[in-house]
Amino acid sequence: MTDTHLQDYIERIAHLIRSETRIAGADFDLQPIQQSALHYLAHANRYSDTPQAVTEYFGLTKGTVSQTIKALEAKGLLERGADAQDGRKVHLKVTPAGKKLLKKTMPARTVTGVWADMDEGMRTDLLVHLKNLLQDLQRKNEMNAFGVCKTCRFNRKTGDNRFFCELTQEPLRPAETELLCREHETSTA
Amino acid sequence: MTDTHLQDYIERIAHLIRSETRIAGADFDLQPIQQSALHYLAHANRYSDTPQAVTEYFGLTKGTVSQTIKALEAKGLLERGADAQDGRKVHLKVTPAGKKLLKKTMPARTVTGVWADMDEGMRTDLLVHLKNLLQDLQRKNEMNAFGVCKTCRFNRKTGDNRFFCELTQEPLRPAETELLCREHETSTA
DNA sequence: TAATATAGTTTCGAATCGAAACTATATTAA
DNA sequence: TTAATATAGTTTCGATTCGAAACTATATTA
Repeated sequence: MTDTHLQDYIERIAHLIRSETRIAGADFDLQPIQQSALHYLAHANRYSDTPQAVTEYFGLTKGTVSQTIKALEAKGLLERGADAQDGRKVHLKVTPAGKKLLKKTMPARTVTGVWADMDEGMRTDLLVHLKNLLQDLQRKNEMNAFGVCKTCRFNRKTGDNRFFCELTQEPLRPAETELLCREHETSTA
Repeated sequence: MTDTHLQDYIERIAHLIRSETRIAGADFDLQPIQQSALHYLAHANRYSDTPQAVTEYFGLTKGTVSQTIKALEAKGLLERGADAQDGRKVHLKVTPAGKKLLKKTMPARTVTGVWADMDEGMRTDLLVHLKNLLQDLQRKNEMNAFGVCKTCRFNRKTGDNRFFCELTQEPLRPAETELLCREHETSTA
């Protein structure tokens, strides 16, 4: 057992999932990376719903991401919004049509099947391991890890169901704290 | 935690590894899938060193694989051989140049790094989980799982360091039993 | 001997992706 | 208050990936 096995397994699993995703999306003219990006954007908070964040999340280049977003927008699954403070930034909102589509395509069918067949212990173990692996790789590549407020060191609870972000110095609605943030830093508490 | 997380982690990890693999191979004009195929063929036994086997191993189509092989052959990293019994089959041998190259590119650098940072328990846990996941997906897709003789139900030990395959009815050299086989079926012993 | 199955190649077109050049807005330094 | 630099994003380009389908050739089965 060596480190090539790790790379090998990941690659083969990814190929299988990708090939399924391709089939699942074919009925809706949705490519794998388009589905993934749409899925991400449906779960990203207001600091993280930009092309730049998508770029970081998937480790792609900004040119590639720009193409993907253009395609999704043309299909009416995504809408572009301006940023009030920064004229360079673009905010991407998934349209109702986009959300409807996501329900049909994500996750891939056999992933759901395999998941359903696992017992609870196996599920959490697997996710914990994958998460650690991802974070280790991201750390080595000096990338942001992304995460939700609950586990973030910048998150402060200011009352019953009221939260405040110490980084952006803004209050957050409870629902927002469930979304992914590119500025997330694990709390060391 | 839901099944979308699983798909999500796998995809992001795969993207990172792939992007590194691309960089590692750039110096040698080797694409990610070319590296992977070459690596596989360097570890495949004589029943599994064919284009068809590569197709199954990575879950690609035969047309795609044919392209990849052509490219590797043109670069002198792979050589084509005929099958003595079946005129349709092609056997693919990695050349010394190919083996030399593999040592330099596989596995990707940060994968090696992350692996080195893990303790032994973590390593085996992670690999076991990934292997299970892969096999579950393969079972659901009615694909061959690939594996080495040691864990195969067709493998019979016929003496000191002597082995025999009950499926192909052929004796196997000890070194061969360490290679990957597309006909592998887990022994239920 | 004919029909079918399997192994592999070729051709085609769509999509992926990175690299590099480019525009526009922000931030920092002089 | 400019000028320089950094950041966000788009566009263009070309190489590669990939699947689908048509094709050739050999094996197997009827």
